Amino acid sequence: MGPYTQSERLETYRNHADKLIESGQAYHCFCTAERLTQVRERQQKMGLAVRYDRHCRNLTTEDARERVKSEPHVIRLAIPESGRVTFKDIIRKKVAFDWQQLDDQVLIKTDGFPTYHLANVVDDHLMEISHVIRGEEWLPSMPKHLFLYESFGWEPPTFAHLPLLLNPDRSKLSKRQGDVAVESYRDRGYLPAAMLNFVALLGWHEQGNRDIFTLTELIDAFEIGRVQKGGAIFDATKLNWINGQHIRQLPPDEFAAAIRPHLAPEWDVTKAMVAAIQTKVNLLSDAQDQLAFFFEDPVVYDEDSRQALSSAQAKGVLSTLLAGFDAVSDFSGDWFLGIVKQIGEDFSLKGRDLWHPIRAAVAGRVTGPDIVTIVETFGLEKVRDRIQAALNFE
RNA sequence: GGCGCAUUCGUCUAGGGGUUAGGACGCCGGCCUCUCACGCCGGUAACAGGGGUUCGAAUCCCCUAUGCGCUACCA
Repeated sequence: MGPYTQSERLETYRNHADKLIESGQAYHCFCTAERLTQVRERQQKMGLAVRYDRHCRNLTTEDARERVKSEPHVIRLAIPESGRVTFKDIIRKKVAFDWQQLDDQVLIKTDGFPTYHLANVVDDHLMEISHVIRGEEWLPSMPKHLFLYESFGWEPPTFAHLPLLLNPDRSKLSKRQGDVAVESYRDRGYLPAAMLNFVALLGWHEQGNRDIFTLTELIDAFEIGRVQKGGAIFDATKLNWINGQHIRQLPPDEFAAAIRPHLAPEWDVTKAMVAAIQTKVNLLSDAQDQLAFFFEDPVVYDEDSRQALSSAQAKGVLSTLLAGFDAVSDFSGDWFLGIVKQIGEDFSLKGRDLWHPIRAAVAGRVTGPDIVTIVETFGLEKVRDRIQAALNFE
């Protein structure tokens, strides 16, 4: 059994094609490319279905055998001339085609190589493939493949034709429009498990209401028969949310390891820092921005911080806070939290009015991890110096 | 052009004759709160259109529209 390399199996395909010729289900065709083009153009002009006109189908076997020796030729499938095929597909249930619509497909090309149709059926049978799961674009080829299985006297496998993934404009998802290469998603900080979770949901859903699945849960819950028939638009908005959900479910050390490749190599990231941002990132690559301020020295004020520092009460709050440092006996995050809250009461400030200037002074950001972690990471000196510096801002 | 497949909130979907058509993302509001998030609560929004069948259709049938696929000596 496989893997199979087509070029090494030319003999096999040829033999199988010959069997079909013996039984009259295939025939040699000597038509030139020019003639084929002519036929096609004529059919097009007359508004007919474009198909091989079966010119060589009625050649006598002896005649064909003789010409094969000296003339270039292909082998074509002798499709039934009338009737209707119906077949079952796990996803689409029942599908039907008229034989009349089908072409006498080339099985073996002039160069001796098989076409996909022959190779696919022969290989799958020899490899004892039980289920063929492929894209919807193969649905129109089903009758040919079935005819092949039947002609060889083989039991066809079970088929499932999956719906296509679509661009936001409903066109078939193309590799050119936006980058859909999985590597690019990994590089942008999507977890493989989240990716799988998202893609599985594009065209499939269990009866229940779950949207977040681990790989194991997914394997357990997935039923191919429940796959959707219509194509689904690949919209990464929900992917971001799913990724965030998976990130939050990660054990702390796994999360730390996962973001490491997305951070500046020289950063010495502590457990406390990592823990402080786990609920704040939807993409692993977000961690870089979230953590950056920890490693900026001296402090770099962002736009919001500048604004917060120039507010009316900022100076008052900060100088009071600075004064508080004179009496500190036992510096800690909780001490800091306590004194700020006290100042808040004294100034009748709370929420962002109180905290934005303080965060701006300490971290250069108005948002971010909890202040306790920040303050304890920086330590008394640095925090005090930064408050001092903020007082001189402007 | 011919043939095939498809069509439920903006998006992903649940739904198999009787439902106030459910969930999720997003968006909007609120709560929580040291900021931002997370979380929680609430709101917004859909059966493509038309004919049948039926006491009763999102569900079954037909037509139309739209989208997609195939129509190679490519896969």
